[in-house]
Amino acid sequence: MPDNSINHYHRLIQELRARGFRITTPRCWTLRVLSEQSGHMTSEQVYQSLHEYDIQVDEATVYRTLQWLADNRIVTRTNLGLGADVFSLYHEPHHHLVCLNCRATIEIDDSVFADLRSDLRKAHGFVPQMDHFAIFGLCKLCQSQATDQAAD
Amino acid sequence: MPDNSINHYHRLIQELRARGFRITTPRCWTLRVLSEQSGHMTSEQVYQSLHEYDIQVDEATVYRTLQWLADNRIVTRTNLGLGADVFSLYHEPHHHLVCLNCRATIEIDDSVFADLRSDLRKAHGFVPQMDHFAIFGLCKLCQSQATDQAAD
DNA sequence: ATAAGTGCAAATCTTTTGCAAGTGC
DNA sequence: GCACTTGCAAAAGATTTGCACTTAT
Repeated sequence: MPDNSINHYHRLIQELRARGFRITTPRCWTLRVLSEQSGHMTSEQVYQSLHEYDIQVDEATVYRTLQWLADNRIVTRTNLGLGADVFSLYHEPHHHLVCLNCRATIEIDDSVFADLRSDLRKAHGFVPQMDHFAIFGLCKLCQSQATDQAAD
Repeated sequence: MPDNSINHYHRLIQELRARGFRITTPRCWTLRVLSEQSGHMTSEQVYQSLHEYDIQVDEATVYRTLQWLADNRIVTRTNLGLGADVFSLYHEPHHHLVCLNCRATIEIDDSVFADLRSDLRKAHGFVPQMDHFAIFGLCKLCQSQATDQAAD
């Protein structure tokens, strides 16, 4: 486990303890595997990872743990249109471009939403909680393929 | 059925026929109920509406029909975070602000995404297909309630 | 006539839940 | 000790699918 992952993981545990939450095996290890994978995991994937560490945790418990972490804003839960929701640590907000054709996902910075955020607030008094967003469309490559096909 | 709904409905049928698709009872009536309801319907709601017209169509067929309409870009399919996906006619692109607290949804114009669209294209060569989008957050009212509670 | 669409029933997949037993503090 | 968590099994909800039958063209 890389140093920064370990540190991040320990910081999270401390934070939960400080907030008065109980530290249990499923919670510890769920956070561990999420810290290692900088990416996004389905509940199923978290479950598999735990078992690779020989940590026997029930699948329902993984769901409950992830849901609980999401409720406490430790992780985000996102529907990337891939069937199951994906979960990831909620540190720096970031978002995804998902190609409808090849399913590639491009990670993008939160800053692209700065203007949109202030527009929505001004126009509708609405404060978006865009922690983790998925935008569907066509990636560069798949666009050119589409163009090629049209030219046939 | 208001005139504009009827017209829109007939136009859609013509378009499908022109594209060489078969016009069947489930397709006709699904488009009819979607035309009447300017809003968004779950598959279940479409199913119920059909039965209110005494049109006996199987629930699986409603799913297949809606999926087919979505594949052919006649309707959009969106996950508003309410359990079931919602479907609506794909005429003018529009989007939704969904309040995480009270579940109110505010319909917003597509124009708010104009800048975002061009940014994403410039920065990542990505062309978003944001036909029908859901942004979660807190509405004006629920924000002030949250503030009130914090003040208690 | 025939390819496409539908009804029916059952399966699949994701997620949630009730309850008894276990565990952190 | 006691409230909070978990395991287990089962349910719930959304959506898909296999297959024989029907229908639009």
